Amino acid sequence: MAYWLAKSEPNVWSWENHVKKGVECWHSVRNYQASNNMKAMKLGDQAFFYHSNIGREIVGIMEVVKLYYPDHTDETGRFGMVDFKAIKSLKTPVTLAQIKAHPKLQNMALVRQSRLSVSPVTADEWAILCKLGGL
DNA sequence: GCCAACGTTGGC
DNA sequence: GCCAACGTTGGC
Repeated sequence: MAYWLAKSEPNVWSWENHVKKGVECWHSVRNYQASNNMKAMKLGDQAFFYHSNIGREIVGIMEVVKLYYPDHTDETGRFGMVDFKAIKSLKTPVTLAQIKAHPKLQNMALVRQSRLSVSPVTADEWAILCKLGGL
């Protein structure tokens, strides 16, 4: 199983929204690298939900429940999306500041490529982040 | 196919 | 609100 991280601005779509809805499509990604990362996702893969801009912290864990398919909001037909199911909230959110301060998390795309909205997470990074999140 | 201009993301 | 980083567009 692979691990990922997906960003959303909470004033547009928050973790609270996602928990309430249960399953939601991750639409409106307009970046090939991010879109390709979603294309590589498999059913059962897990992803962190990160609040960008406001909050700047990892708040929850989701699971891929539908494989990559065309994004209906993309008129050009170039980009796709997956469906994520909300699984659980972190007991304590893990902030970007904590991640930047942790020596083993420096290689995360979140740190090195701040504009990438969907990025891979290694198993080691996943374990560290879960622990920091109180899970 | 290069590159300047421009637009967007997201941290600060 | 500013700006750095970076992706995209379009003229040549």
